[in-house]
Amino acid sequence: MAEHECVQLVPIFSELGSEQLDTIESIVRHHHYPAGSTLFGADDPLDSLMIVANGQVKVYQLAANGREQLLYLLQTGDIDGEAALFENQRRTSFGEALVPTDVCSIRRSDFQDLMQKYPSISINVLNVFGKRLSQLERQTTSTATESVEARLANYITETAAALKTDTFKLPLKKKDLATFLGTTPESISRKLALFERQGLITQKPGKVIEINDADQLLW
Amino acid sequence: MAEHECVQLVPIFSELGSEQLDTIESIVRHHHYPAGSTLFGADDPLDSLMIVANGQVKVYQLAANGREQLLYLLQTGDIDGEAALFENQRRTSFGEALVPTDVCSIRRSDFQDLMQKYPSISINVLNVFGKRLSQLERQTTSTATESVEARLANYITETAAALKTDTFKLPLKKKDLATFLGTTPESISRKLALFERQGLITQKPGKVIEINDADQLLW
DNA sequence: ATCAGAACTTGACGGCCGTCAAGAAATTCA
DNA sequence: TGAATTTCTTGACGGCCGTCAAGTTCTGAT
Repeated sequence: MAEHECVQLVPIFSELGSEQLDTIESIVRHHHYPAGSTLFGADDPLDSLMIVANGQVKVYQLAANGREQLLYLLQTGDIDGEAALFENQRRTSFGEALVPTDVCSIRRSDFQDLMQKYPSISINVLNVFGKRLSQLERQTTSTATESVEARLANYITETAAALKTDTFKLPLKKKDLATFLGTTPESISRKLALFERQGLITQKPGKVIEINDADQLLW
Repeated sequence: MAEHECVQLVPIFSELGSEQLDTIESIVRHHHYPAGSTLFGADDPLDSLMIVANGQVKVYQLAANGREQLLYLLQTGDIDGEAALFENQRRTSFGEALVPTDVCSIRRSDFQDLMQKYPSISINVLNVFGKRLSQLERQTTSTATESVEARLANYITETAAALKTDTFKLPLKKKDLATFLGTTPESISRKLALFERQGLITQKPGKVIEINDADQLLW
């Protein structure tokens, strides 16, 4: 594997120099998870910060009625576990690798030491928090107040905008996308078919979607 | 007004000594907002951290269709929700005083200096945002996967548990509670009436609710 | 205390969307 | 590559709950 592997990937360490990254790399643990395997579950002790070195991880919760809610889709370079870095808490969500995934982890006490030594890290962590909070705030507002149609249209245009392309492949199975948007796979199928009938999008094999009229899609 | 007024109230400064609190107090600005007035709006520049010294503030977003989503209810001692304090960003939500409210604010640059000087502050801020994040995760899961009935029942039992009492007054108008739970005032009225018919709660004048059977309320 | 306005309750109605089911398409693995 | 399994699509149906409306209760200001 490469030199600073995961440590280099992560924005929270971006202000650090090469030797400092070496130091961090030396205290990092490496893990590999096959597709479909579980990284962590609710009630697990939350004792380390995880860095996705390569792959894709879905983070979800289970409601009391057993239904699943996808909260985050972690990509290469994303971190997780920052929510309780200084408190003894347990996890509240599940983590599952969607593809073969490499993960680096730093134990909580080690990370605390790092933050003492390099204050820029704490500020970066706070910013990661901020992004996650505002993403989640928007998600909450969206699922609570908008129709499935509007939420799906939003998701499509935002995903396309993030990739800077009009034609892209959905990064999730419809089942997972459904739990992310707070709906069902059937409803997604129907709404996509509707968008296609309206000429707003074109669906191609392999979960590929082409946007024909982004403005109209958002009303 | 008292000595350390708001600064003393806030958990994020709890590790600091009296003279340090004095220093902070000296850079704090005080504001008063009458009930119903706006503290901040979406797109306002995010240039200071706000501390609720006394009163109650609702923080909400507006969806594209104009509907309101209540995200947080800030009480005395709470700080406002924007975690993006270290990036040049704008606010994403609205803040409105529900009762006459005193607020102290610290300018962003001053707060950044404080965090450099007293690392305990950053750690406390991380913990506050961590709690807020997991609260919001649960809220998202709840509104996306559970029925109005289940969400309301949950809200009632949790509020009662937090107050350690079976009889309590709803801290919000039904209209605001509705936007918090992702429903409508009418539905809340109906479900409360249903719970009362089932003997699970008793409603009394003045938004007071008495829980008769907490277990049954959650199934 | 009185009154105007806001908040709440209750009923009727309808539409969105979740559920169940069955067949089609796509993906995986030997 | 081919078969087995998973995922997806489409239809029919029904219930939850949002909307509209009208009446009632509550609240707060004069």
